[in-house]
Amino acid sequence: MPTNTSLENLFHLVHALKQQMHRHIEELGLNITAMHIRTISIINDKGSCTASEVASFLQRDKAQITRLLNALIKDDLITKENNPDDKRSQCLRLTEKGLHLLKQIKGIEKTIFKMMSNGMSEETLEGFQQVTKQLTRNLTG
Amino acid sequence: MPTNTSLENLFHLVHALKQQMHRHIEELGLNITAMHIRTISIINDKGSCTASEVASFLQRDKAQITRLLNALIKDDLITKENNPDDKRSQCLRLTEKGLHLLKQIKGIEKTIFKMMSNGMSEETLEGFQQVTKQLTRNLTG
DNA sequence: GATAAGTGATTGATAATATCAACCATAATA
DNA sequence: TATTATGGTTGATATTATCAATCACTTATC
Repeated sequence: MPTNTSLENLFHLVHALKQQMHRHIEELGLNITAMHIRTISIINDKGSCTASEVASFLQRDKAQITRLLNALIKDDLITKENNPDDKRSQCLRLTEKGLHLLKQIKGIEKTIFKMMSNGMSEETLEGFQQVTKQLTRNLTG
Repeated sequence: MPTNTSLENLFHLVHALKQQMHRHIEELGLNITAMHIRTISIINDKGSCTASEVASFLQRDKAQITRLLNALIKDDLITKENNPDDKRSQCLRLTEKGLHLLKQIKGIEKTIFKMMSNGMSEETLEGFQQVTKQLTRNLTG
């Protein structure tokens, strides 16, 4: 039964991952979506960045990013400050509320990662990450 | 810069994969979406199956599957025949047109897989598949 | 310094993906 | 037979995603 192609397996994994994320987010009563979470994480990791940097990292259309950011601003999770280097863009930064939410998210991610990698060795997991990155590089060259 | 979490890496890979699929589908002028393709593949692989089997395999809401199947029927890619075992459900099968489309899809998947796995050994790829499956099992167990 | 081309961001329109709740028909069971 | 469960459909709605047009500003070129 050749439905087990390499691509199907990956799609299944990511789908299961998203469902888990969704469940945990709901359980914590966090009124937020997956893309919002990724956006908040990126802004935090980069310390401060612009909308186009987020778009470039996520490889998404800038229109989508604009809307994503607007929702986060409306929820008081991030702020937009003037970018001294370029009057067209603004620097994004997490608010206190955003930082607090991020902490909860990190907890969820840790839980899911533990569940997902149960019984697997460090080497196996690290190897998996490296292959994942290489596959992505090959596709995006 | 810890944006390279395990989850982010996976999301990136699948996103890149979907973009490649989309590009190839457009280039061939196939007027079809990613979920339609997966649905057609499943029906073909199972030989014949019902809507709820598709829903179960894809882990999707049955409402989504109904609409997916309706689109495929409208495009004359699959047919619905009476299920002798259960009057509530119907057996799905690919039409000639569906089989022809599937061949084109298989070609695209092969191309993408080649590109993605360029320079990687059989063992590495097989190991990756196994880990992917195990991670999924751990999440859905 | 003026002009042209490029980049950052926003808005409108729209498609694809996804779920929930209500519902009908049929099946399984108690 | 009455109840419960399952297969499937429909309506409503949210999320994710892209394209095209546009405005503001920046950079490059003349």
